[in-house]
Amino acid sequence: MSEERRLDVLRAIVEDYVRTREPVGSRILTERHQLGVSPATVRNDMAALEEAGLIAQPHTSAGRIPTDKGYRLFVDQLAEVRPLTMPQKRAIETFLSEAVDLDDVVARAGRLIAQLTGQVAVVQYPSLRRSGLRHLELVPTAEGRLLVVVITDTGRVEQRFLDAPVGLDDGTLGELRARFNAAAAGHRLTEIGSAFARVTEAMSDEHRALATAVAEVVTAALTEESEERIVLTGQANLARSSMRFEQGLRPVLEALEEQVVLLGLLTDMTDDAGVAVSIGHENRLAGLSETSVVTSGYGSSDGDTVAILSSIGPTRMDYPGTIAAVRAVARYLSRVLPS
Amino acid sequence: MSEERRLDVLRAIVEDYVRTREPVGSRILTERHQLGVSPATVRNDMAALEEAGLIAQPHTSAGRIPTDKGYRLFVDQLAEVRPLTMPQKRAIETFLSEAVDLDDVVARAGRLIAQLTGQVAVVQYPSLRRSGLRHLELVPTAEGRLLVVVITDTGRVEQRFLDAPVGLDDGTLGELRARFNAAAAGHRLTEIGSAFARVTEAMSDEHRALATAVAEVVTAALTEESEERIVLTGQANLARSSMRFEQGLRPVLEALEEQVVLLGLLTDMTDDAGVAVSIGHENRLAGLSETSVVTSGYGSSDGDTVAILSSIGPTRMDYPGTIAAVRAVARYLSRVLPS
DNA sequence: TCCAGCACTCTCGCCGACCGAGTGCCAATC
DNA sequence: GATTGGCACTCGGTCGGCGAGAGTGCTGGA
Repeated sequence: MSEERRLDVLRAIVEDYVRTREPVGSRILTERHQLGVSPATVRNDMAALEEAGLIAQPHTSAGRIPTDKGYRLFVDQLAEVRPLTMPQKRAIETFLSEAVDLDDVVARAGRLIAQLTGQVAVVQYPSLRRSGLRHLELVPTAEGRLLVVVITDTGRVEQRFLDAPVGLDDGTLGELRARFNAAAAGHRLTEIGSAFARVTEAMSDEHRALATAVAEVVTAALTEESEERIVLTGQANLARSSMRFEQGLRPVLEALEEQVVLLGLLTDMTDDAGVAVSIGHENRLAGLSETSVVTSGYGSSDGDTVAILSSIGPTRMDYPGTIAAVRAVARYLSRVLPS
Repeated sequence: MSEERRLDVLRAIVEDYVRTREPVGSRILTERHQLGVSPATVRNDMAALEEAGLIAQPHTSAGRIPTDKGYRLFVDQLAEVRPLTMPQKRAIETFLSEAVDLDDVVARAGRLIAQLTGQVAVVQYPSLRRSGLRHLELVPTAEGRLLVVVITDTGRVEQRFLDAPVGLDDGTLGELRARFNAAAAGHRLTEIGSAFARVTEAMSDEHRALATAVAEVVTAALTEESEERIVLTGQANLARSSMRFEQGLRPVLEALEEQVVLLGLLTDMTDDAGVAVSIGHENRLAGLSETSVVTSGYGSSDGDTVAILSSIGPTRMDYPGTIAAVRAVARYLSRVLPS
């Protein structure tokens, strides 16, 4: 009983089940794949695979379907990478490069993933905490308040209002702006706290209060967890016939709606190394126990990860195709990003 | 056969069907409502209502359910307004006032509607075309390009890049910024085109090209239809048991995903007068033929509509409750908006 | 104008039978 | 020792028939 053929059988089961989404039996398997053995032999292999917890049968007289563990082995060892076709690559590139601003880039990336994989796409906006500061602007408003605008090098723009002290002249404002911008140059947003502190200290007593207030507002705005944003695309794909879940759509939709928790899951599973896959019950979220999540970080061209994008579908998904799509979009996104 | 009692019967049918979502028969009707007549009489009324196209029966031996036309009559003439409770109102007010910026306001409004109505909420970002300009900022970037940032009085921030001509000094930039801001003060974004034209003409030959470029980028960015944005909340509510659609979720999810078309529908049905309701097949979108849409404009406190928010659910929805919720949130939103 | 009674229709749920797919095991074979 | 053909067995899905229940329309009388 060769170990190698057993894995061939597992691969065949996964591929057939993904395609037909029906439990696959020993006869069908020998008919559709060149295994070179009879159904009876395949049955023996299947018994061993089931013993190992890699496949299971829904009920006694049905064929086998892969378990989460079976998919895991398939993804880790059996799946062959299937790169996208050239036309596909070109389509991604041009579609992304036509974006006019960050909102547009994120929206287009989501649509690409959703369309390429036929599943739900999740795209995170570049995290403020991992971005750099491009420019800080201070604008006095008519109502006597101060508008603080932060522009990151990843293209995000955040704004906050501040109650400005009376007697604020343009000169002071200009100086403040210049100093803060100079101090922040080249730093991550998370590090500007200390840089700003030095600026504040150096200010004259008269303006220190204002400077402190500005520094506080900026750091507060940029470290708030609530400022992490994600966009979902392709939820309509959930209703397609290929997406029947045992428990129905409800737990899945609910899990997707909990954006904070969802983002936490994605963040935890993403490493810097490339595409990560989390299968079925491996997902911490109960609502996603019938789904698999394929994730990759993306970032500026120098390789830093500033955000995450992923595709979510049933555990019975086309892993090679999904992985290829996520990887490709993440790569082009990184190239386009610092628009 | 009194016309009045017939309408009472219709109202009773709508209310019962909305609550139980089961076809309602003549006996149940007399038991649950004080109609003061026997089932047989009710049956006669029902026959008349069916003749008039206001109710229908799914099959011969089943009770009656309202038709779209029946709901329409109910909404227009029979429904009693049911204002929110004080605690609800207070909850809306405080929840909205805790928002830190526009993204947050829109997200919170969506969550409120979704939660109050138990349906899907659609909230449009304040339309750029209907907003005013608060501030225009010009920032030279390290790569020799010019970053144009537009901040509206409704809190939206848009940014675009521009290839800047060489030899651009801070003085020129400052002058340009000051002139544009002065010219735009108090105008709708749609009107600033002509105001900007005057600025451009007044510039020296040397800088006119730059000024024109800036003016063009700004007006282009603000009139693009693609810049209209909407946010969906509560899609998980679609999976609740109360939301069974004949055709399944698919057409609904697909319709919601077509954001441009959806926004067009909402825009068309919204008038300035308050809450508008579109029922079943009245909706242009085929995918929404089993749903009703309840919409209201919202805007700054002076009453101008700058955007739309709405709640979408099955035609069998709690119309009075949904209308009350949409109206209340729109009202408070208008108050909070110019943060 | 209302109402009680009645015959009629149609859906739904239940039951039993049948069919086919797939399995596990065993003895024979390579 | 691995492989294979044969065979008995299990079990879910489908189909037809049947009875119960709900609701209707109609008719004739108050």
